[in-house]
Amino acid sequence: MAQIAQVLVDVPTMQTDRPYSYQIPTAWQSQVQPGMRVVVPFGRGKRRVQGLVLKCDDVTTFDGDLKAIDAVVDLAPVLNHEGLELSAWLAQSTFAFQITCAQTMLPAVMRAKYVKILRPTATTSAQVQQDLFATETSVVYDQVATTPEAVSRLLRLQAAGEVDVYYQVKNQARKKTIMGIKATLSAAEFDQALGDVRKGAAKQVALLNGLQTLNGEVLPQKDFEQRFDVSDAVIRTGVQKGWLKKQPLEVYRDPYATADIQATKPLTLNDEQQVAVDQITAAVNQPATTTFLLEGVTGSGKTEVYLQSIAAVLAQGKTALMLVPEISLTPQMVQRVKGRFGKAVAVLHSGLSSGEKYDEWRRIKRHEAQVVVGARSAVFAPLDNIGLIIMDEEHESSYKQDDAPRYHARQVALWRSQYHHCPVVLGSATPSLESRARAEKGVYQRLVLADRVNKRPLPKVSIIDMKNELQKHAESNFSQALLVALQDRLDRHEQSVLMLNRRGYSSFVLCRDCGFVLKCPNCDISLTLHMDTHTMKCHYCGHEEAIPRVCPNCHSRQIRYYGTGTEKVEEELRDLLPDARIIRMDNDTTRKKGAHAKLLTRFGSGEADILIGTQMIAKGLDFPNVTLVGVLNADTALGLPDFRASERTFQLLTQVSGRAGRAEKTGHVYIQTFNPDHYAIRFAQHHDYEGFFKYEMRMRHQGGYPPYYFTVQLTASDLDEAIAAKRMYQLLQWLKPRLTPNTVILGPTPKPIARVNRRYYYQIVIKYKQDPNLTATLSTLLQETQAQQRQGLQIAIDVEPLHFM
DNA sequence: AGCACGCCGACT
DNA sequence: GTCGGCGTGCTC
Repeated sequence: MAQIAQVLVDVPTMQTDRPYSYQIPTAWQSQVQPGMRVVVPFGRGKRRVQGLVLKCDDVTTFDGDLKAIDAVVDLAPVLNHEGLELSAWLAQSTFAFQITCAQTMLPAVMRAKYVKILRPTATTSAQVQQDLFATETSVVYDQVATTPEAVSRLLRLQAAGEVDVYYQVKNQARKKTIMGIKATLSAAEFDQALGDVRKGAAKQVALLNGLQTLNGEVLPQKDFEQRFDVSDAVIRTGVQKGWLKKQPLEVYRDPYATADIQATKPLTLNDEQQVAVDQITAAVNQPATTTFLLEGVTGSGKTEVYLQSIAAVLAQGKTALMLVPEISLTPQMVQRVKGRFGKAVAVLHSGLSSGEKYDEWRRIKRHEAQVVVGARSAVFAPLDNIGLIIMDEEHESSYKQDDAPRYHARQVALWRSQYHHCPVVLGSATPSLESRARAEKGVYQRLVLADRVNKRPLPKVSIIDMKNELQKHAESNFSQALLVALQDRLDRHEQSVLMLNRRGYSSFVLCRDCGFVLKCPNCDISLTLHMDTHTMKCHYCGHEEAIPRVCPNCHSRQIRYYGTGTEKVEEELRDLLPDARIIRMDNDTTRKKGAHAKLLTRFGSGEADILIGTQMIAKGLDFPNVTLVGVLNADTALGLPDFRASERTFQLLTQVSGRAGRAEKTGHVYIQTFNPDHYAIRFAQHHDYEGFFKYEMRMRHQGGYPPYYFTVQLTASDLDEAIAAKRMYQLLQWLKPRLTPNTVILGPTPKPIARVNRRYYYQIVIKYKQDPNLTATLSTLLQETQAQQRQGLQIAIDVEPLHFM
């Protein structure tokens, strides 16, 4: 019987990341288990925080008085053995705190909320009682401590013992309930009651007869009312007469409950697909884990391979995890999986409310779902007995989390596959260089789907040199060739998709007299014009202000918006092709829940001729009537100071090209660019992944970049630019002697966007092939910089960053 | 984070 | 002399 629990405390900004020992009260000694959340007192005051039990035993290295656990939050562990091990590994491999990792793995509602509460004491004076509490017995600290004077007064009162401080740890997890009906009468009592009913009270008789069929079950009131045709009024009468009880009934919020999902049958596989499914399923029961790299051009039927592999795994009584990028987690996609596996599927994505996510999490935990489909964080889904992990579009950068813990879902998937001895399938038409290189070395096993289903040809790709176009018509977003093609599709009643590379391509306000550009007061970038809300917005910090009518600098009225956002493109297109029906899809039009799906459905049902959008339209959508794809600005990403710029451009172009001509009609792709001879664009034109891979690998080799080197990025930020820079130079001096001589340290350099949210950013990049000292050095750095956070300096450690800006 | 301890300047 | 500023250290 364990008496002492090792508890990880929920104070992530703390200097130390280690468990604390707590006494387990005798009454709970048989209940408390590792992986449960508890509430513990922490610190000198009366502070109470949530903690996670790591271990239960009878020993502690701490030689002082142990405090006791205050409350046990969970009846069963929220993290099992795997979850605890995984959180520890994640903390160590991403240089994050274990409690932060554990919180990332759990639904957001499980994070405790803390409320500081003031209560009167026995010695509270009438005056204080009056103006602090009035008639209440407690007040929330934040509501009364609004001014510095109020704060110091409260401190004095607390010291004098006139008010008592109390911390409430709130569990936000709420189970959704609906009202249920439960019969309370025995069979004999029913007959008695039926006899007592006044003549002509037909509804009461119906109610009693209905109740008799329940057999002690609790039925939702709504269902009961419908089935027996009784109203709430009659039910209330029944409650009064003691025939039945109303009782809350726990239900899951089902975000897809209303969608009528069509069952789908497995499709017939072609030879390549069959080979892939066979290989994957053969690896399921092997003691050694295999990682497959499934390379298949768009339209080659990767999804069908996933679905049939999952089916095989389910048939063995195991579970399956399928990861997709958030952006391609479309209703189309969800319906396809749900259509195949029905209720066994749980879906996790950012569009769900936190309550809905919690419900899906519980369904998985209780083994009510055997298949999980979800975006990045779904990799932590509490599945047991995993037989297969699939990661679609494995090259997508959204699999990497931008803030702590800065994990890549691929790494977590590989870790879990080791734990469960199950295969992983990494699927992509354009694998990341890292993964493709690993397949080359035999670390991953390569599976190739070279043919499109039904042997459809890939679309023809034309490259349009915008340098020539610009001379012909100034400042248009559309080349002549693209316009002609668009008009042609309109005439033939076929659809077109236009994509804008969002990066660096938004409308800003410029004064034509003095050249003044409206910038964010907090960040180092121009504000973006948003016509829908009629405001100027900062895309980095969210700052918002009115559109200026006169130039703030020279007071000229010649201030105009300029540049090419999706709105601007839409406007121009309406001018050029007044008859075209256009749908625009970008961050503004899809912000509302479900808007994304609605727009796609409208486009799919032929309500529009042209779909304009950013990157979000490049993925996953499959509309048979689309025969033209236009990329308005293929190369805005190429100019970025990031060695992955070519790779991203190639992937994006290849992907968006796949949107054209997926059905019987052949497609045509137009790529507008100022760099028509760039290799990323040329290889994309010829759908030549292999060519691109070989060429880009040479470039990476020459530059000493991944996959030939590993990288770690260190970023410092401070309100004062000089301090941020100075600290980075000190850090450089500190790092140098600690790392192996072969390790390259680049920087410090200011980040390309040097100021965000009033903070200045500087970075150091460490490149290495092998450095036995690195892990220890970075761990030390993490601990030491923690202490300096007080001074406002923040240092972030990012292992294998995907963005260098 | 949040609380206490402790060491310095400006007050009844 | 003390009240209160915030720099520093610790939390089982």
